[in-house]
Amino acid sequence: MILQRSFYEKDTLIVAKELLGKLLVHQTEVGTLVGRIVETEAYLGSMDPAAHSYKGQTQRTRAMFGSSGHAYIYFTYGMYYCFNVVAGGKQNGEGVLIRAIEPLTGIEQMKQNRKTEKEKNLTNGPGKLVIAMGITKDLYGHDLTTPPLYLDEDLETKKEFKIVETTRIGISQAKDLAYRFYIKDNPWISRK
DNA sequence: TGAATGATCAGCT
DNA sequence: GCTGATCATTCAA
Repeated sequence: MILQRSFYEKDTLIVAKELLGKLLVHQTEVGTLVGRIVETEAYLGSMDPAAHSYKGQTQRTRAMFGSSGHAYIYFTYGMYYCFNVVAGGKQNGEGVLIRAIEPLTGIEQMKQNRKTEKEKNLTNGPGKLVIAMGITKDLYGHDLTTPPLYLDEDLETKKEFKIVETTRIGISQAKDLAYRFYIKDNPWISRK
């Protein structure tokens, strides 16, 4: 069951929490890669000084101002891409950064993409999971309700888990806002 | 036209 | 814990 548009059109903070435990699926030429989302951060557009979209729409952030359920992918620190899901349903620049996933399918391919053998190190950070999943800037603005890249319900491992709410990582503005969410005691998160 | 600034990571110490 | 790598984007002039 691919997550539909309505899933993303709820309040962005709700979407950020509900994305935990969902599956990120990328169908590539070399096989299907799947990871379970274990860590997210919300960015609330004009409400949020730490958001790229805080000062209004620019060429770089235009996807964040499109309809919910699309991909906002950005290049940062001269080396890395990060992957976000547009959310909120208000088309005002809100989105959720996917910070860490748990590798489920295509782990060998992920190891090749990341050039490492250590599974714990494959996807425990926003820049890392983009490389492991084979996500590129070609998917900028992609509709995440359609293949080859989409989010899915996790039917098999419908476990109970507790959500930890805390402050975001790597920002200098609005450091005090608890807009970061992760699955308690999950070994695949980027940091405590 | 140019300078500052990152929603990061790996490798050291 | 600290630092260097490395460059697109943004904003000021």
